[in-house]
Amino acid sequence: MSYVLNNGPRPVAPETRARVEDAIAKLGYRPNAIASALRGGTTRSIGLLLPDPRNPYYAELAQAIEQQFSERGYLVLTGSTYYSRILEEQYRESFIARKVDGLIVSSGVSLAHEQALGLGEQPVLVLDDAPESVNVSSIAPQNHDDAAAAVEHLQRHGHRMIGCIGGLAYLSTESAHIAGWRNQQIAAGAPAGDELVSFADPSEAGGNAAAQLLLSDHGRPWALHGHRPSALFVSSDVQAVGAIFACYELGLRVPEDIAIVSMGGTKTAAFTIPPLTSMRQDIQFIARLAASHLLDRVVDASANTLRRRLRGNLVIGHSCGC
Amino acid sequence: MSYVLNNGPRPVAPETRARVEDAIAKLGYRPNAIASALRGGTTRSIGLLLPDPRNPYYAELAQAIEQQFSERGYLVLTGSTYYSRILEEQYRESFIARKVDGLIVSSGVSLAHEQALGLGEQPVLVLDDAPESVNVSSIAPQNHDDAAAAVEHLQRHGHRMIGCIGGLAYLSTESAHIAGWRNQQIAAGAPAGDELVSFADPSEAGGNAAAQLLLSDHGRPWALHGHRPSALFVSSDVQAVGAIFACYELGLRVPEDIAIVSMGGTKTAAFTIPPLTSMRQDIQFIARLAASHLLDRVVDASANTLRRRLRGNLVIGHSCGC
DNA sequence: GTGAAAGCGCTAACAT
DNA sequence: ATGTTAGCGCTTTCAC
Repeated sequence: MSYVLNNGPRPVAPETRARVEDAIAKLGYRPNAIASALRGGTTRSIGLLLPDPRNPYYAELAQAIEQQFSERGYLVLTGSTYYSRILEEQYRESFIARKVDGLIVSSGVSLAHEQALGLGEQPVLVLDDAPESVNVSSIAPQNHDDAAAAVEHLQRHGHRMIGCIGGLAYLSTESAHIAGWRNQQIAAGAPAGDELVSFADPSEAGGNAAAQLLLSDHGRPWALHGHRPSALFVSSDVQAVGAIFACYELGLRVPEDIAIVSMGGTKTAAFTIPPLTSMRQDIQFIARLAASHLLDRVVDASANTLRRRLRGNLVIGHSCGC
Repeated sequence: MSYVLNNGPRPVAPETRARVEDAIAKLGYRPNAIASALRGGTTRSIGLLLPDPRNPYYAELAQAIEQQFSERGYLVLTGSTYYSRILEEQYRESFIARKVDGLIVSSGVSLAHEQALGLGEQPVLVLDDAPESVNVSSIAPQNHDDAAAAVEHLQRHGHRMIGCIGGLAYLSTESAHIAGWRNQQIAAGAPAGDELVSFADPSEAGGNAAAQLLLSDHGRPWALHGHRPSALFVSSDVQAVGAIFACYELGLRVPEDIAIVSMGGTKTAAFTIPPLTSMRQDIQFIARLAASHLLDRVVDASANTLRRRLRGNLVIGHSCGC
């Protein structure tokens, strides 16, 4: 009987309970969550859309979010979108069809264009700058200002020619990073031309390739300025790992020849050689906030959406020259 | 009507089909996968149990497996167990209750003890040494022999005193790695005592701590042998990252002062400084084999289980001295 | 080629 | 305090 398993909404005599539990054990009964979900209207699951589990930033985010929801009795279904609009929509449809109770999207590509269009009735939380729109909550880093602060730190060390390694150009996070770099450079009267910017795959290999382009004596910075940048602002920790490796291959010392600052602040950043100076997002905090807010909206569909921007925190390593 | 959406098992007149598709668009109809699963008996989902998404080895494994199943129209539900038996069992119950069509377990803790006990009717695939038992397939690295081969490579470079950094001692993979190291050392007449072994958390921090223990002049190797090991065999790439970092902190050069070889062969290993020599598992191959085999068993419940051992492939970097 | 209806395993609202 | 049953939204069998 349903009431015994769920400590049901109505009382059960201890003798009956024992009898039922007996039968459960004897028959090897397993509850069927599918049937329960169909009837009860809740799956106790939420969908999480992330670009790539191999990027340590998203790996940490996934683990933190999973932990938060798991503690609250929810299962997190994770879909990897690889920055592809098609995959993102496929997973979104799949999650909605599976009746997740809520949806969290990080670095989403398509949501910006058609928020309301195909969203289903579930509450949605975006972990980026989200377009103004009803029924979509957002928790986002202050990408522009954080990037500017990171660049400013390099400027304080005396650097003027600071190269910039970005991720995929069409992501709002990336354009905000680049804008932060550019505005901070302009504010300091330092060079901010496109020859100093290189977009690349958000991976070690991508960061490596981009750094090669910016630092080698065949690169465009050298061609236009007669020398290489003395510092790099890198849009993610993974790419920074690749950038440090590029310096190693080119025989450039970090930070003596090239200073590096990156965005992310993952655990990975603490174990590079030298340790990275990195703009840290408090992922645990984001995850806690995300879980408690989204579940509030799950429970009470009329609850207000949330719009929150979080400032990062520059963790000082040795890669900046400090 | 059901037949139009599924190109159903029975034909539909084009005129009817159009009429139905019209209604679908007009009413904003979304299929309910829950109801479909309850009726149809298949959820088109499989459960994946991994210890930790932040470990790049499991991140790569997760992405490869997800991709394989996604291509075949299956959703992968991932649960992170953090090497905890309790979490592992919770997720297993949750997956079974949700009627996954199959289950993949990597680095499982509890499965060894009670395979058949609570498994549900779904086919199970273990990505480790699995105990002999019906209805459990397994695809496993040749942990012992691969470890021995890695150690032998260090011996070929002339190293005799080779330290060993292991992961969590109670995992079968780990005991196999340690045994491989020990047997290879004994075969070469080289030291293989417990003072050269350090177990640690499978993370950068864990590898760092373990390496400090083995390499510092307060460490037990030094106390017993009067000098530090000249090389380290490390059980995972993440730990090797931490070990390299420890060398950096101790002022030891890799590979001149300390040579390092690790197990894993992840992408991470290619971007350390210097690049790691690492025993690579072909994760893409494992994922393909896992998906095709498991789905065979999903489709035909009477299909044979699979028991496969895969030999690793030593990828030469610079950390070994080559 | 199409319509109608049974039933998957639960939960909650009806009974008693 | 317990027994019984309608119905969640699909798929599939049965009847036409």
